[in-house]
Amino acid sequence: MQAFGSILPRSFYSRATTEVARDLLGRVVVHGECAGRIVETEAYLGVDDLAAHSARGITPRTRVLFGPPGHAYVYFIYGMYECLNVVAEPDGIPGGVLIRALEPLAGIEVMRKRRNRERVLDLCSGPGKLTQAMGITRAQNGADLTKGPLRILDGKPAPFEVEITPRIGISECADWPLRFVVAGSKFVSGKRA
DNA sequence: GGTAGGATGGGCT
DNA sequence: GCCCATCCTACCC
Repeated sequence: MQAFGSILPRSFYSRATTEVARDLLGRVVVHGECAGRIVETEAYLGVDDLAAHSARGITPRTRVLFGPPGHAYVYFIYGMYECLNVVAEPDGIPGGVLIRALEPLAGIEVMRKRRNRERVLDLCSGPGKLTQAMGITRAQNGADLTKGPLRILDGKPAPFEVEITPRIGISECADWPLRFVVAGSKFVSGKRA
């Protein structure tokens, strides 16, 4: 994992959510022996963004989004899947970045077993898929991403173009340009072929 | 190649 | 009670 650089410091996350979402592209998520490079993110903004879980204020579930940056917010959706988010903004201000897709880099055999899928393109190409492949569950909700088995590394990304689009699968604020994609990546969500 | 619809359970109104 | 920041299978070109 050393090839992917050092752990991102808390100051990285203590910025505007859109900046963090854009800057997380190319970084490397590590959990145990598995690692993947982030190729797709979405920003969910504090209180005015009605698509964000934080829009209706602090509840037992959304508490983490209002806490210190650089922690994981993992929630359960559609009765079957978990989604991994990264808490942004300074402590006390809500903001989250949904990790939507990874390019698998390490632990690929483990990912195949967890996913029961062979093709590398089918392992982490969606928010529910990547948590399953990486072994991330609600047990990691609130985990500190600057230490511990679940962490995010600098990733030393080569230069790349960023594509910005509206977010996927929401109805409120559906036209806000808050989805960030590594242009041309084969590993983004929604690919079939 | 393509898409329609079912599975499934926690959180909030 | 109803809504979800989804994924997979079956089935149809």
